[in-house]
Amino acid sequence: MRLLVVEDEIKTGDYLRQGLAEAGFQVSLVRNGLDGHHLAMTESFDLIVLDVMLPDVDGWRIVQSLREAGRQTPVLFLSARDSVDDRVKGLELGADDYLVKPFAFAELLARVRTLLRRGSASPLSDQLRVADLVLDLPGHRVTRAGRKINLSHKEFCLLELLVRRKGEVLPRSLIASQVWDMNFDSDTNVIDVAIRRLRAKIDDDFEPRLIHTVRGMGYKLDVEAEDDGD
Amino acid sequence: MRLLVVEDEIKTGDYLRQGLAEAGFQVSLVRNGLDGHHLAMTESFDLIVLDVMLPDVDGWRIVQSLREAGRQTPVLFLSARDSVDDRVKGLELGADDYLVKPFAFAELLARVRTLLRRGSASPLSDQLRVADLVLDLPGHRVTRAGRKINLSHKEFCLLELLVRRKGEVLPRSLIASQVWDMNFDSDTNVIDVAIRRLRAKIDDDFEPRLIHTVRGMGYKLDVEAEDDGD
DNA sequence: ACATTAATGTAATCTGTGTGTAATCTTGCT
DNA sequence: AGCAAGATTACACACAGATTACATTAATGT
Repeated sequence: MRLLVVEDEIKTGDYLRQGLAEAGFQVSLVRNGLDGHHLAMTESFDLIVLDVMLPDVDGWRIVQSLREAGRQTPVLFLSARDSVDDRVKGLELGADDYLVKPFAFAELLARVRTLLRRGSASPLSDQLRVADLVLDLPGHRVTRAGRKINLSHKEFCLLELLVRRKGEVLPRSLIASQVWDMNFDSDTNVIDVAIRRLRAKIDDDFEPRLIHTVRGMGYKLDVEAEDDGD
Repeated sequence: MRLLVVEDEIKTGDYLRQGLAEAGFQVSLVRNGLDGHHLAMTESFDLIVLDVMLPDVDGWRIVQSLREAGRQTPVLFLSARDSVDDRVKGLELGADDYLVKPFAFAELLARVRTLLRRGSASPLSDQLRVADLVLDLPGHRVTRAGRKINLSHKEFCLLELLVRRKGEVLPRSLIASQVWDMNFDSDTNVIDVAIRRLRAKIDDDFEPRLIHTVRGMGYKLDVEAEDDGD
């Protein structure tokens, strides 16, 4: 298991490296945000421990870049103070857990293990992610690239469905039965309109597009760009 | 997301319905095993919350029927007591999780979400491959040599047919009946044109050719070159 | 209770592409 | 050569879906 630790405080950094190494992890430690950003983007780690307060590129920025690139590497934030705002911000940008300094090493270790075990499921809040899009299920909140997006209830349901089955083409009949309560009388265009409104909120101002139309079949949500004929 | 809750205790049932509805789920609540059984078997839910102790048809029976019918709907059991036997029995019959009453609503919600997430954990289920050509059926995606190819709906159907029966020569009449809805009026060349368009996308820029013409017979898809007599 | 705003469905119009038709060119077989 | 099967290209139109505007309903505050 390869871990990346980004921490500028010498003492804390050494402490983490040693402890995690003794726990059997292979640890890469860097002392500033720039190197952290670079390593996180270029190499492949199983988990990243990230100090939010860094001299140059801060931790938030790093997660944001990662998620925008579609990388789902679990991230554990370390922060000096327990501000609710900080925590919310971290989670919206796609962090998976949050730990306030000072902390007991045992607790950090426990959380690291939890994150590694759970794959993509965040222990703090249930959320779904695709690229830099984050659905916070309990809070019915949605952000993209850290920017908050207000969705109506129907819009949220529709998006949740698309995200849960990302990569799959969902026929209108399926969408109709899941999000609406109908057997899809084809003489309505509710779904098209709903998709339009959803796109206006989550796709119009961002790259890459996430909602794709598959003519004659339905809609799907996917990170990969629908490339045109080469 | 549609949930079915089967719970005979009035208070608990109302509590669950309200809580789950507030969490954004579309909840159907029934108060006895018979109705529960009926709904579970006839309608399509994303998850079922099931009390084991029910007046008529008990929860175990319902899961059993479901699984025997080949339905994979996730089931969360609720039980009044924490007997290991009960839990084992439930899990053996095909329940996915087990919660002992009384429980914190937050915990139930967390487990419901986990189960729902697990259900859609396999977005890349069905694939067809021939040489370096890959068809991703749920995502209606096609790649050749790693390069993405956009196909129209008809083109996709045609290719799927050819791939499913690779190596076989498919007469036009067969293709017409499968991909089009017609009994092949021979005075049209739709199929030839469709084949042409498909070739332009999947064969023109690649080696080896996959779509081969068998004069007087039809078309086939095959990896091997056709020029030499076997 | 009323006013105001947001959410949702319906309908009308616009647009692009997918698809079939047909006309012409190529290839292979006798 | 000559014919037929198929390849290739060009064209036109229907229709799926996008987009916008409007009507209706639900939610919210005063």
